[in-house]
Amino acid sequence: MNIPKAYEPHAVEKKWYQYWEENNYFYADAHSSKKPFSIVIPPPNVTGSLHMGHALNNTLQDILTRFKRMQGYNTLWLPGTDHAGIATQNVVEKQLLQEGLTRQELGREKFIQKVWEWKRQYGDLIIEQLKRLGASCDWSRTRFTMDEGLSKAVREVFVSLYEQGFIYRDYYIVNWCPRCQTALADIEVEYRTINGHLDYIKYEGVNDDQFVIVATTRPETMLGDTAVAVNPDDKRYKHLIGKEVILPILGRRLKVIGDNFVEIEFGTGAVKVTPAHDPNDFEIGKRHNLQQINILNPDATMNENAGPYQGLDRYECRKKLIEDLKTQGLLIKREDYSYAVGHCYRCDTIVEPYLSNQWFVKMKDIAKPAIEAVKAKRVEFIPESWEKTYFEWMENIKDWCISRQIWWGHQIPVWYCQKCKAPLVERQNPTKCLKCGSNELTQDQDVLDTWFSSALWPFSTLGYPDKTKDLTTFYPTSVLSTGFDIIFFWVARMIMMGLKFMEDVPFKQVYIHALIRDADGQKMSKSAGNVIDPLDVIDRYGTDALRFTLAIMAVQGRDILLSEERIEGYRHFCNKLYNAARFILMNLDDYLDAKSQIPHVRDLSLADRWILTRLNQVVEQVTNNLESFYFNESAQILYDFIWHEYCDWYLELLKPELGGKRRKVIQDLLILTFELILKLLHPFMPFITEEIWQKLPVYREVNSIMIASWPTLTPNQIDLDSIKDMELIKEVVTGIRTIRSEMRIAPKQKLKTLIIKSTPSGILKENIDYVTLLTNTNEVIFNPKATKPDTSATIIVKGIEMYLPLEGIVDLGKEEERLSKELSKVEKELTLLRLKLANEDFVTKAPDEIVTKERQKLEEIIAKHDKLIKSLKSYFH
RNA sequence: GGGCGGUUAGCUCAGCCGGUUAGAGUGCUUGCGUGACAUGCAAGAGGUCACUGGUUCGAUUCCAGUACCGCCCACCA
Repeated sequence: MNIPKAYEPHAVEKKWYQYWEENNYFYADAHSSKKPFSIVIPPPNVTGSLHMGHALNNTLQDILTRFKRMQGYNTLWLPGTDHAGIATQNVVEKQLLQEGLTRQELGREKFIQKVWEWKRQYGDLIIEQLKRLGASCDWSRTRFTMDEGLSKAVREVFVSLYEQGFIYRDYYIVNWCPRCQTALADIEVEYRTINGHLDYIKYEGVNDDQFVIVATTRPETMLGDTAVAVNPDDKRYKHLIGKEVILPILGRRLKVIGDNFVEIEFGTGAVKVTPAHDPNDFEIGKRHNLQQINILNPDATMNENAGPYQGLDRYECRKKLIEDLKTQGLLIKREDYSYAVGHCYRCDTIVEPYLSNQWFVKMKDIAKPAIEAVKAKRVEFIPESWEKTYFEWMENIKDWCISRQIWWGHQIPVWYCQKCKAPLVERQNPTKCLKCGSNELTQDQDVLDTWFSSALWPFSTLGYPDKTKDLTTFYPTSVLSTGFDIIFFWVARMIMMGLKFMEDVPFKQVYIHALIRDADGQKMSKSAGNVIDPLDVIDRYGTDALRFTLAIMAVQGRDILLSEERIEGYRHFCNKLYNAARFILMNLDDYLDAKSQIPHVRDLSLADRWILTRLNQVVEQVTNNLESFYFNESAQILYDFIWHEYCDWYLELLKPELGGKRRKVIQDLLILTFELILKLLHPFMPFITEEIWQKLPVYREVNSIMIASWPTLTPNQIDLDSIKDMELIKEVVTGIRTIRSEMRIAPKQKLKTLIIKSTPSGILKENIDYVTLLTNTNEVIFNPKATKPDTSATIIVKGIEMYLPLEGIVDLGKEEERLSKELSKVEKELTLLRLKLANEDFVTKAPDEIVTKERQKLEEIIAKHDKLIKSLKSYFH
């Protein structure tokens, strides 16, 4: 057999992924009678390139999908991408800019054409990257949020929400990004603290003694002031309510009003009121019927209402204005002040509160059933603690601003009659006004928030609004896996829309995975550009190593700070597995059976019974942990078992037997056990397991491990005694090895004799060959009456005393030192145990089994202690 | 201002619905080219489980408080 010593992942990955696709193993049949298991992918942005967050989430989804598929479920993992309105428009705009063009110059229609071109060219990049990750998605069902079908779903939902009165249009103050030149929903604004100033500005009174001083972080907004507000209970200002002050620079007269919103303690206790540029002031303005003066152009330059500052950028204006106020002696004070400012989540520009016509969805009534569904556990959050976050937001939900002033997206399906101004909202594009019959209709220029279509994803992708077989088979989906950062954006909205339009929850379980952060603990985001490239990692370490690393680090409720050393470590694990396979395969050259036999119990050695028992335990643990989303646990259990039990002990123990009478039995067992291991590992490491499985001479009911059956328990193979017995063997071996190592006895040097002070029967005697094999010892003598030879080392394991005669090679000083160290450890333990058992309370109150256990422990330790003392004494005569 | 999470080996992190010899990877020390694997094998050093109290026979684990770190939400100009 000619197999390289080290595992080379890349050719293997390519080969098997192609094989899986060609054989349609990812395809889900909606007509299958098997129990369905379905997941819809959180659709990555078409602009996206696979980052670590994707890698993690999709690895976890693939683990679940492959696990369930092997368990025999009719498994659908539905993939797709999101058109990502603002993000994609930004990308294409940037590209245009390099050609010296703006989208305005190009015009709407041509620009959208450009975006589609871009999408066709680059939009599948992330899909290809997901394939490199090994994702077993049903690519025949790949969807895009602007597909014809999905657009139909969007249209249906918008129109029915409108018809039911849940959608309305309003002239309202919204978050406005001056760079993207669109409105943003509240949750699309990220607040960050910046260091700025708090400026104290004097507004002079009509009479000399009636001035007020206001404090502001955004002095330029004063140009839009239409009042000054004070708290009606504030004694300092009470007398001014109803009087007028003069707005500096512009000279506008402002009424002083009383409003409870104003905090007496903060600043000067007097607030400038700018209804057009501050959400609070907007509300105050409504209460007091104040004029709204817009001072900004959509790009945040100052408009004609800004008087002398017209045309300036908002920050130039601020600077100039402060200088002017200083000159006029109206800037009373300027202090350093840090405060939270909203930034656009797409381009990081500071947003402005801005008045404009926007479309909204009334959320309160839609949210109610969605809250109930989670309370009733029809949707289960994992970990459960995220429920609280969900409830918190849902119970305080505000109306959702769904219109965006961009071009890329689902254009709002509302037409306005140019004659009578009536709006038309129809499922089919209208051709004439229903009121006046005019055919001069213009469609609303805005498009819908990207998240509007995302909210429909679990059913729009399955064929809604048509009543498809896919929908009846796969909806509700089984699991949704995502990061907590989009619980509000996406998860909550899907639950609401699913309940409203499908009358059922969109998924039964939501697994909220950890967030992978960068070195500074900042989250990696699509726009911030601080992403680490998983493809680079795949190139260097292989997909399986990356997947296994992510799985073993996927602890519930804690963020992941990924380190490269860690990945390297798990690449070693791939290599270990690969080499175990090489070892097994090179001993199967003469193996001819088409189907390996499970050997009869009487043919099994202790090691065989032990490994079968352990394997059964591992099957149970891995299965249970995967069912409960404990990815790290199941991965860790597999790692420890395969490396430190199967390879370190089992394979080593059976080596000599491969040349003996039991060769056939051992071969059967190797195939049986190793196939089981490969199956358990397959969801985590799909490529290497397929590669090995295809080489292993197993009996194949199917042609790929990915559709082979998931292991189940074989109770008649379980022999719990074998575990205890193997423990003894391992401890004896380790004890002798420790002495060998400390005495600097070369591995090649054979030990002559081991004297064991016990009866020549029992487990140790029956399996003494294991000990001689692993410790390179020639002969063992069992003698209950043995006395310690002068030049020898002592080993005490579970009450059994052993001597290792070491004439000529022993360093007695070292042995004495070793025994003394052990003695002091034992003495410490002894003291603690005695104290514990002397405690009346412990003996009476602790459970009996614990007390018994401690008593047994004490006995053992006393025996060991005595033996150690005796042994040590032998050095002093 | 509310809410949540973290603090365990030099580093990156598991674990603990109370009783274990507190683990892994990596790094470190020592020995070893051993017929699967040097991406390895064997042995070892390294931890008052952040601090202070409480509950308990018993706390790294449960509770409270403190300190530091981080996240989310919130209209304080």
